[in-house]
Amino acid sequence: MVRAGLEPAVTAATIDAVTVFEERSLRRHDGPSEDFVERLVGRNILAAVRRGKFLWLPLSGSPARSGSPAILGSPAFSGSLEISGSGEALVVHLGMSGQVLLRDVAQADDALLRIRLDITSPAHGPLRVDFVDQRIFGSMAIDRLLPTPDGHAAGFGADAALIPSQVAHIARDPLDPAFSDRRFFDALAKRRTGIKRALLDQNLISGIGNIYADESLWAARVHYDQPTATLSRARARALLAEVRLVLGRALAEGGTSFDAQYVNVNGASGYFSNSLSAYGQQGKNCPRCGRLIIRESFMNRGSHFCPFCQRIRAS
DNA sequence: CGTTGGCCCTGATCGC
DNA sequence: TGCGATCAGGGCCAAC
Repeated sequence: MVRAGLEPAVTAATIDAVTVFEERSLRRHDGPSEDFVERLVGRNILAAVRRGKFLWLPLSGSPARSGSPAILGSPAFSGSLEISGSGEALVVHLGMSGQVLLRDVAQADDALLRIRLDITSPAHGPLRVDFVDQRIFGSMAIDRLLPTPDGHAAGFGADAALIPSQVAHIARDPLDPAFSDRRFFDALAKRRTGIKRALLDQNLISGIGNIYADESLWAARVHYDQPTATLSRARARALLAEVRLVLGRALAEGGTSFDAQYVNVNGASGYFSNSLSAYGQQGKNCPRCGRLIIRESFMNRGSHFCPFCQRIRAS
């Protein structure tokens, strides 16, 4: 999807210029926007990696700064350059309305454009990476890379077992080969909370938003507030399988190819149109049993479900 | 430490 | 036509 669409265009590309239109989109960046810009210009993008709703672009070493050539020449400094250079990434947090749009330089600006990277791609020439975000829940930041605790590649598109510090606490995506089913089930058994809250807890499992949670729960016939500890291992296994189906379908349908010159990060858009069974379907018939889907307020969000198919079970 | 509620944001939509 | 109220929700953080 987004990451896959972005990858061929940004890998090995050089960042020529950076424009910050909205300071609040740098809320998670540790420093002023000038610092953000200075540290990006001149560097190369090494890859495009995703975990859950976080996307990051590992960066080459810092560009040589004018002003201190003597220090730059010392062995100690060039050594630290290499270390710090391999240890930083541009982190993109999409929030709920964030998009990363790959654009031709001739295309008109989006009204909600927050940050722009002008890049030169070896394969495609000059391009723009536009960060568009209506509600400014998302953000960009430069962050240092840390080793992953399990030693496995950090996410989709990653060769290295390195993850930005801001993303280190985010659990693996269930489609990630290194995701441990058993650890997930064990965690569910220990929790004292409802299943939907657990599905939305990014410390436990990532990549599931409100829509995918409701769709997965509907497919597995599980009530959103079923206590996780009472969910049988078999039902938990079935639920996880549905989560993977929903996420996989969303990936397939949300995918936009690069030659469209437009990469839509909001992977749900393609998925929304025709295949929703529960989310936003309140007042409509359950596609399975025909009874009415209802909506309840939960966690400052909506929970959409079939009260007949999805009931809290004793165990 | 696990759990929970509240907050951040603004464009679109709705009712009057 | 205008305008205020309401809704949408991912992740973070304070409070219990």
